[in-house]
This record gives sequence, structure tokens and C-alpha cells, in this order.
Amino acid sequence: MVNTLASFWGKPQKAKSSDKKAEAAPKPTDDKISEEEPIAAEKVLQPVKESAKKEVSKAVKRKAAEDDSDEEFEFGEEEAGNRGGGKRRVLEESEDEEKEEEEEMKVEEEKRVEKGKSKIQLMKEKREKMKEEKKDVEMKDVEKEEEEEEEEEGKKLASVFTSKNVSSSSTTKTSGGVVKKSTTLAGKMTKDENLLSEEDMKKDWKPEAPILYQHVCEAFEHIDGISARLEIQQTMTTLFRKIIRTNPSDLINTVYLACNDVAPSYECVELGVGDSFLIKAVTETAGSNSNTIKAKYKELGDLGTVAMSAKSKQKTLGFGMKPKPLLLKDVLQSFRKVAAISGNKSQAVKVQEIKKILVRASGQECKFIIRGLQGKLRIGLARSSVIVALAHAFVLSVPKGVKPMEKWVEGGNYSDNEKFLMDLKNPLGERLEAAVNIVKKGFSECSNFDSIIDTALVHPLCDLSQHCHLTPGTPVEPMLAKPTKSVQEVLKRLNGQRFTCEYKYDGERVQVHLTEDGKVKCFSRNLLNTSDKFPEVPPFVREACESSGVTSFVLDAEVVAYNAVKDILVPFQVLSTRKREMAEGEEAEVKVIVQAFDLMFLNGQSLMAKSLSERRELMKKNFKVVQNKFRFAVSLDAQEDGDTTAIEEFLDAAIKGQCEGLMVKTLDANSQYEPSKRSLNWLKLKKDYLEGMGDSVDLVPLGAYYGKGKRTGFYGAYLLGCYNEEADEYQSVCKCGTGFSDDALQSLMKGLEEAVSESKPSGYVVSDTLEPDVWFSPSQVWEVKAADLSLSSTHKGALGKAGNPERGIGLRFPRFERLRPDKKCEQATNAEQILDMYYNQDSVKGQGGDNDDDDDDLL
DNA sequence: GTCTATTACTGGC
DNA sequence: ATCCGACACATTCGG
DNA sequence: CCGAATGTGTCGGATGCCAGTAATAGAC
Repeated sequence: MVNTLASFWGKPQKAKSSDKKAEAAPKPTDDKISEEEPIAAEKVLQPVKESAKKEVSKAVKRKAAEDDSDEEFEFGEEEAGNRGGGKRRVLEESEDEEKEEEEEMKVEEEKRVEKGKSKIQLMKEKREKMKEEKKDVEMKDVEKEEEEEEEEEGKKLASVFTSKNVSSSSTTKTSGGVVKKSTTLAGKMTKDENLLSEEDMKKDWKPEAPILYQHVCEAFEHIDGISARLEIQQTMTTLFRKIIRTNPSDLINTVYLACNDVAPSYECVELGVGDSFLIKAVTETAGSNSNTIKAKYKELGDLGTVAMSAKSKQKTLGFGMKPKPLLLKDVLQSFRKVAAISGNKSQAVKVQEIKKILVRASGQECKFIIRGLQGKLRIGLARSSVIVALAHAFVLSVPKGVKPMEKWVEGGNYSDNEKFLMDLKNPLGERLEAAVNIVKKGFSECSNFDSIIDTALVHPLCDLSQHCHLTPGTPVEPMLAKPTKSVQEVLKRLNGQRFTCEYKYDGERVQVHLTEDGKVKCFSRNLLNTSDKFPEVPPFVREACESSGVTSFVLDAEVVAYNAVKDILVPFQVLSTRKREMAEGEEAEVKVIVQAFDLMFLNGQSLMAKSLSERRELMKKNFKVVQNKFRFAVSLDAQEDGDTTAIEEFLDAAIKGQCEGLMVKTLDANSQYEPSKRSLNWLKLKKDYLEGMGDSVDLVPLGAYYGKGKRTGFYGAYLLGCYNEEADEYQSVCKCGTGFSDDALQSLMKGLEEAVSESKPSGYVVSDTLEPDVWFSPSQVWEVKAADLSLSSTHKGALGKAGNPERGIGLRFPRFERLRPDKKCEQATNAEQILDMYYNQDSVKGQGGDNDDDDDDLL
């Protein structure tokens, strides 16, 4: 039963995927548990590999050392002083705290129940996990009753999981209804205290010593097994706090690893590693054979897990000296090294480098290393959650070098958030929220964790914005928009406010910066530096603003391919053929025009807090249209009055004008520039979002690919084709991997069981590079929606009829809509129709020639 | 050896 | 890009 | 008045097409 305490993170020991035994045991009923439970526990424990055992012994040790530890330990702030065990630790506590705790327990319980319910659906893997987890909790229940000591232990180490027990006893009922909003948050955070005792630190975290990668992996592992966001976040907070207390210099490394980043995005560092290299590395490390690894990958859907199992297998065989444990920074450095490798033989060298860390890694570590290199940590946590956790950590465990907040209170002009955070009288939960807002803002404006953390380790959070704020030269996270399904919906959202509609251009987002020292830079939507890709943009923009004599700015715009002769915009597909980097003085073949629509910074001043109408006014005042080079997004201002016709007409006009649709934004209320927030204030409206609009086609599934990650055990994507009557054949038109519900995924797979074919059926026109994992003989018709049709080198729709014998037609943004049981395969959309749809697109019609192969010689 | 075709990877949508 | 599902939180509903 | 049901916003992670680029494998 120790196993339930095994993990430091308080996670019930999760049986490894290879271990089906535990899951097989049905959940015992209440009265039986006490008898069966120990057995079940053994079952679970038995197959667990070394690493887990280590955890167990650690836990035991900790338990021994636990006794009197944590009362004295004070974290950053006093209001956090909640107690852990309930009865054992007698600490004076205010009523509030009590309430908070009770409240939180309730929530916890609900969550648990909910979880059990919802997960029953698909996702075999997950389901199994859940069962195990639930059972473990159950077991814990019993332990509690049987063994007082264990109960205490459990609470301390795993308060999250034990709360259920407590609430089931009695405390819950008494909780007064007074508790509101943020109390849950605060409650969680106070509980979090329990996880952090000085003893824990001493045992596992030698002060000053570099942090082990393993520690981070334990947190990852814990997070991986749960889906409750608050708990995930809290786990990270705890991790960060520990690091702040023991070795703050490793904090930055942890953050990078947790975000799966290697450098600030605008530094454009690429790992240059994909599945195939990783497979190679895993194969060689494990001394296995690449086909078995590949097969395993298909089966398990996660290369990390494959690596882990391969590694542990190999470990039992080959034996040697124990390699040095991996440090946090080793891993990060290794990643960076991999990224830096280039040139001749670089592939082999990369693999070599990866192998080097894999050899030193334990199974669990392997898993996360591999996933990390894949660029998918897949842990249910991403950057935005890391930021939240980080903010919490900084409040709850103020770094040593930072003087407590109250010392700063007077003077200075602080934002509301900052003031709120500084006032210790405010409820902790809300102060944490304020801190999150501060850090979020800091990161979105400065997008560099090094700066954020360096600052936060020295200055109090309320001063963060003084050091990390919008600066020309450093990209801001661009504001994004929310898709809208109908004009009605748009109106509903606007709700009587003044708003504007702008054309949504089919180009590439660009953020143009002018720094005080006169340099102009461009950044992409994902903050990569695209200055070299669009060398003409800086001069264009300069020209647009030269008369106004601005000294600095940050401008939001879209770069669009442009045909100056005909004065028409050219589709994205053409824009994307531009070279990534241009030699000095070289002229790009595809001409471009800048369509500006927002201004975030001007002459040393941030405009983000201003309303859109003000920003736009400033933009129009300081920039002017330059023929064929720079202009503003076409827009239409209006007041919401229930009338849809104006918008509809404008939408039509936009599409006629080679645009994708409209962006709709409020002008006054709530119209600040909010980085990266998918704020409701920006809505996007495209014709293919609208019901009954857009290009809908009926296609036949030709084959399928095994799913990965959460799609393991299902087909993750299907290869779809249209019917070519002329030759009685099916031509691939797209793959489709989105649009189906989980249920649909399951039933579609089932429905196609019969159709599975040993080999590629005759009459399928499919590129070799698209070879699916399974083929189907023609059996069903699906309705699929797409935004556009484009010429494709991989897909074969209406092959040879679209102006180029080599190329077929493919779909842009395909998604599954529904099954068409009423149609036979021969009634699927045929090649002729696909061709018509292609030519009926405004973007194709507009482009002079009959085919768009000669697009580029327009001008 | 040099030139070309193929492949893998990244990042735009 | 699109889309779905899960969670957290807010609001409404029913007893 | 409270708990349940319902709605909304956010986040995370599945997956799409297609272009250029760099490195390698293959052809001569």
C-alpha cells in the first residue's frame, strides 16, 4: 500500500501502460475493499519499474523524517499558513481559512466525480488510467481508516488526493455559503503550502545544488496523469517555488523545459529534429531495430513511451556503471546543442547528440526528452499555464533577493493590478490573479522568459512592468480573433456597440517595428523575425510614415501578394512561394503590399490601452497610403442595430476583393489591444464558417492513418478522394483529421472495418508519399468542408486538368462535416465538379490566365 | 566528383 | 489553419 | 436559499495543405 504514497507529487501510482493486471481487477465494493485492497495494491506495484520503486523508497524515507517538520516553515507570505493534516497540526487558523479549505475540498470532490463520469467515454488509454487512479484513491480511503499514520502522510504528500476522504467525513457540510469566487483559488494555494516543507527540500532538493531533470519529470509525470487544470497549475507552482527556494538560477531552465522552448521565439532557433531522427536515435540507443520501434510507435501512439519501454528493457539486459544523473541544465543545453548543429553530416551528429542524453536518462526521463524533441510535451500544460504557475510561485515564494512588496508601496504610478497585488490586505486568491495578469502582460509584451525571470528574481512583481514592457524591436504577441458561425452571432456579440468591419486579407500577418535607433523589423504571427523574408516591407512602411516624422512604432498589418498591374490581390498560395531569405539587392518575384490595420506603439508610447478608434486614428494620422506599397485595411464602421444586410454585403465585397472574409472589432468599449488573448472583441467571419456556405464536397475514404497521442487506438486521419468518372477511379483530394467528435472517430472506424483492404485497391490515384496505414475499398461517402481549393503536387483531384499535367487539386483546411449514408461512392463529388469549384473561386477567376501557373509572370 | 532528385523539417495559413 | 473536449467560472433554474 | 443545470470562455492537443530549405541519397 505504500505505493499510493509513492510519488512525491502525491499522485497515486499509475500502473504503466504495459500493465493491464491492475486495471483488470474490478473495483471492489466498499466492504470488500479492506480485504482485497492490499492484494490489489501489490498487483499494481509489482510490475512497476525501477523508477517507481525509487519513488516508493523515497516516500518512505520522507515519511520517517516527516514528523515534526513543517510548522516552522514560513513561505513568502503569512496568509498562506494553512495546515496540512487537519488534526495533527494545531495551528491557529482564521475562520476564513477554514472555510476556504472546506470549500476547496468540496470542489475537489466534485471534480473527482465529474472526472470519473466524463472519462468513461473514449480514449481507452485515458480510461484505463482513470480507473486505476480512481481505484487508487479508493484504496487510499481504506488505508486511511486503517492506519492513522498513513492518513496523515497521505494528506501531507498528496493533499489533493486525500481531500476526498476528508470531505466525505463531515467537514463539507458545515461550510458556510459565504465563500465566493476566488476562495477556491486561494484555498488551493494555501493547500499548496502543505506540499512544501523544509524537510522535503532537504531530502530531495539540496540547496544550491543544480536541480535534477528527474525532478521536473516527476512533476510532468504527475501532470500527465490528470486533467484538472488547477491541480496541474498548482503542481507547477510547487515545482517553481521549490526551485526558487533552493536554486533560483535553474528556474529559467525549468520554465524553458516546461514550455518546451529553447529560446525566445524571435530568435528563430529550430531543433531541426523530427520523428524520423528520433526513431533513429531511440533505435540505436536501445539497440533495437527501427521497424520494431516504428511498429511500437504506431501501436502506442507516443514515441516517448516507446523510448521509455525500450530503454527499461534494455537496462535489465545490458548493465554498466550508473551514468551521471541528468541535470536540468544538461537537458536544456543538449536541446540547444541539437538545434545548433547544421551542415554536412549534421543529421548523424544530431542523432548522436540525442543518443548521448538518452543514454544518461532514466525511462521516464527518456519519455519527456523524446516528447520534448518532438515539440509536443503533451502533458496538458503549455506556455500560458506555465505563466500562471510562475506568477503564483513568485507571490507565494518571494525570491530571496526581493524585498517584500510592502516596502515598495508608496509612490510610483502603479496599475490597478499592481496596486492590488501590493496590498497584502487583499485576499490571496485575488492577489494571485493580479500577479498572473502582471506576468501575462509582461510576457506578452516582451516574450522573453529570461527577461521576465531575471527581473522577477530581483524586483517585486509589481515592478515587473517597469522592466518588461512593449519595446519596438521586440515582438508583441499579436491579438487574435475568434471564428464566428453567422452574422447573427456577430451581432449578438456586438450587442449595440459601435464596431468596424475590416477585410480579412489572405496573406501573412506582419508586425512592423521601428526602433528608436531607426531600424525597421518585421515579425510573423508567431513572433519569428521575417525581416529577411520581406525586405521591401521596411522601406514601404518608412515611406508611408516619413512625412509625419515618427521616431518609433509598432504596426500591425498583413502582407499580401499583389499584382500592381491589375491592381488585384493574389492568393496566399502565391505569396508563400517567396524565398525565405533574400540576398541583398535581390528583387522578389512576387510583389507585395502592406495592408495596415492597427498601431500598438508610437513615438515612445504604448498605445495598447487605448481604444481601437484612437489607435486607428493615430495610425491614419501618422501613416499615409503609398501607391502599390502601403495602404490600410478596407473597413466599414457601423453601429449594431440588428441589421445584417450591411455586413453581408460587405462580406461579399471582401470575398470579391480576394479576401478571406471579415474581421469585426469593437471600436470603443473593450477595444484595447490585448496580446494573444482570443478576445471576443475581434471576430473573424469567413464564408466557409457559415452554414450552407463555403465549399462542401462529398468524398470517399480511401485509407487511414493510425492516430497518435490522444487518438491512439483510432484512426487519426483519413485519406479522402473524389470520383473520376472518366476513368472510374478515385483521386485523392485531401487528408482529413479534424471535425469529427470522439464518438464519430470511434464509429467511423467501426463502420469501415469491413472495408479494410489488404492492399491498395485498383483505381486509386494516390501519391506514394501519402501511403496510408490501412486501405479501404470504396464504401462510404463523407461530407467535407473546405475553405478553398488549390493546386497540389501531392493530391490528384482532376489530375492534369487544372492547367498543369503534374498537379491535381487539393483542399485547404478540410474538415469532416458528416456521413452521407444516402450516397453511394459513385455519387461522390466527381473530378469535373472539383475542377469547376476550383475555377469558380474568385481568387482564380481574377487571375488573368486560365490557369494560375502563369500567375507569377504578372508583372 | 558533381549534379539532381528525394526526403525531412519548419512554419505560413 | 479547424475543430473538439475538458475545465473553470458565471448565470439561471427548480425545488 | 441552495444545489443542479446550462452557458461561455480558455486552454490544450489532435489533425489539415503547401511552400522553401538543407541535407542526403542516387545518378552519371
